[in-house]
Amino acid sequence: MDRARGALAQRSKRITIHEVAEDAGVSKTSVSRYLGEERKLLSETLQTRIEASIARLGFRPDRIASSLRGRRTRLIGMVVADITNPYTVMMMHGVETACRRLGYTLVVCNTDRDTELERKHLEVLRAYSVEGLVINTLGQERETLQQLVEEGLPIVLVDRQVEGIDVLTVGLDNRQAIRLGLDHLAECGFEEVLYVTEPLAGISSRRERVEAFETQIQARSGQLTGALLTLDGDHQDQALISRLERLLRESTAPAVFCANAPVTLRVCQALDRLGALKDIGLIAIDEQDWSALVAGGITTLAQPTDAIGEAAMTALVQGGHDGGGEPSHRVFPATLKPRGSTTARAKPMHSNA
Amino acid sequence: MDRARGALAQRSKRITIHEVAEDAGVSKTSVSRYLGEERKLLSETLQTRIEASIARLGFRPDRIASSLRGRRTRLIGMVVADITNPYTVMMMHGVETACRRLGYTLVVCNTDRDTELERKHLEVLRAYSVEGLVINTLGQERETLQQLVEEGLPIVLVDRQVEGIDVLTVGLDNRQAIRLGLDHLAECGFEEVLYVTEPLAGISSRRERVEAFETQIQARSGQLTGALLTLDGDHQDQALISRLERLLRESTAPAVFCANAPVTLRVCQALDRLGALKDIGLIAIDEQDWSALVAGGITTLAQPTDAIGEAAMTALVQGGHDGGGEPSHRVFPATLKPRGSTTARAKPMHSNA
DNA sequence: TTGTACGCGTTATCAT
DNA sequence: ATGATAACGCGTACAA
Repeated sequence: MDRARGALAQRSKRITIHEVAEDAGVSKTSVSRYLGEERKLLSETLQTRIEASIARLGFRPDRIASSLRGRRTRLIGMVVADITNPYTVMMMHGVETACRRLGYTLVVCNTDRDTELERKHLEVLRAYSVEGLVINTLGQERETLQQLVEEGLPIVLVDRQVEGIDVLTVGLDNRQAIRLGLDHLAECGFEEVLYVTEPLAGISSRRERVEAFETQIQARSGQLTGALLTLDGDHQDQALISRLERLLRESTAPAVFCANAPVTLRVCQALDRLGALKDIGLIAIDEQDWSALVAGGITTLAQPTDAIGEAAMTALVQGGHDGGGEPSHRVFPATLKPRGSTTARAKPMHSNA
Repeated sequence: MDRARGALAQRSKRITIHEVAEDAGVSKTSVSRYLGEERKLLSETLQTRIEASIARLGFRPDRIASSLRGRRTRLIGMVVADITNPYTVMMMHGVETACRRLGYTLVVCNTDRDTELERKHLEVLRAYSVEGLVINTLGQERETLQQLVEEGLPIVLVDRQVEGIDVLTVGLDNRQAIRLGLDHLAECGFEEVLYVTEPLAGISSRRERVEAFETQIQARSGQLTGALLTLDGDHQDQALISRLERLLRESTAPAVFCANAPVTLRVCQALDRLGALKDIGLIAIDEQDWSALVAGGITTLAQPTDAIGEAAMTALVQGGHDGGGEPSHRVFPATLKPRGSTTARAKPMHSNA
């Protein structure tokens, strides 16, 4: 009967440190000290008495009150663009692990690729006084970010940086990843590479990858030719299907280079519809559960997602002021996982020509 | 220089409602009223003056302080067993959407299938005075849960219920799902069905599915024969491989029924190693990104994950006391997505025999 | 080593 | 319709 109706219950009556103090016959201060860093300042007697009272009353400190006065919330906010992306989930996992190790609680918000939602989430996290922010941004809320930075809130950007926002960044070494991929494709004897990406839309990692692709295709002009296809927002992918069809028809040793996991899925679906999953070279950034199961095994460039997530948290806590000046941009190398989609395909085609 | 070194910064100096009140020449009370539900009690004049001051000073209310006095945190805690499970992610998505609609912020904690971690997360969420809890439990922390229930904290269990804990539950209609699956397999002409599951370990949905499978295989004894395989913790799966090999050898129309997404992945990996992905019937609970791409398309029993997530939040907010008595256990039906792994396989085998 | 007293930013209560 | 003031539960100078 004492529950609120039609809405969630208020915080119920709690045991407070005041009551513990009374029960133990000590002052609030001593109880507070027992709970915090200064426990060693207390005498044995008090410690045991307090401990007993806490247990007897079932006291649990109130983090809310604690952070109001103590100004430490022990909360870290994380904003991710797309929680259905396996990269996001695995990277979150790394952040989470580091949080646990460091005694923080992680509040995760998903923007669902909606930039307006990104702004709202950032405001809410700010309102809860998170002590730091790990952001996988959509890149459109520069002003909101800038404001947060100016307030002195520690921020780390993951996978994507934003021009003009000077904060720590952690992500993949995109040039190295593309180079590794193209080297592999060349070695396997592929000749024509179609790079498929989602719209760049101010997302730095996508842009960096495309630029690296174009630059390095240039540098291999005797060996490889390249083309670019940008998928649009609606998931019709009719353009993708036609493009792949043409590639299959016109090239003697064609390959597709997928920019990330969502692209890989769409490319595979398109190839599947063409019945051509095994008729073309395929390499993709981002390892996924099912990479080994499709198209004779998809060759991938795996990101060290756990390391990236943990590095993000570490950077956040350390503040990254290693001597001052520019904030650091930490990158991690990709690892090539060769599978059938490249290794079992090119040479026969080569001998065909 | 004013930043903390070696640790995250303290909350920086904020604009408070006190300062806004001064700036606008009104009392704190009026500002607080302006911010809350009682805005309509204020005169036009005050409203515009306060609005102006808030904008000028860039004031943002402090949710921490607000919840200390107001006893409403607007926080919902969610504890999930495995964030790498696609079911979990999609269901989270539903919870999240509902939270947004209702004005709550979601704090997600992942237990990584570690029961000790589940306990710790629950304690932390309690310490932050979340107003409600959505839990995908491992089922081992009955006492912790019971304690939370007794404190009057609203709780909803998702996918799994715990014996003796009387709280709202939302999940799949497991009997219906199994029936739908077996009907389909029978229709397609399969004769022998191997049901593969992870260890039951007190997880109600797994148990319910197995029981439904066994019961319904009984009821179809002329048509189908069944067997059960429980995967163990280590991901060696040698036993699984041998079992599948034997099934392929001995049965004329064999099929595998996968209990959930993680099982499906392991079964596919095992079949892939046997080079038999297309030589056996395959049906799985849980739709995944790649369901259509593997084994000629895996037939799935899709859960309405968004609806389940939203129902969980709705139940939480409404309190679910629809007349008193037992708390409700709401179930949602699965949807059959027939694909090649069943439709393109059985009949030819049938004619073989 | 221990206790007293005040403040964190807000909302609830009571008064006007 | 508006304001003054006391809490909320805890941390922390400062005093003892």
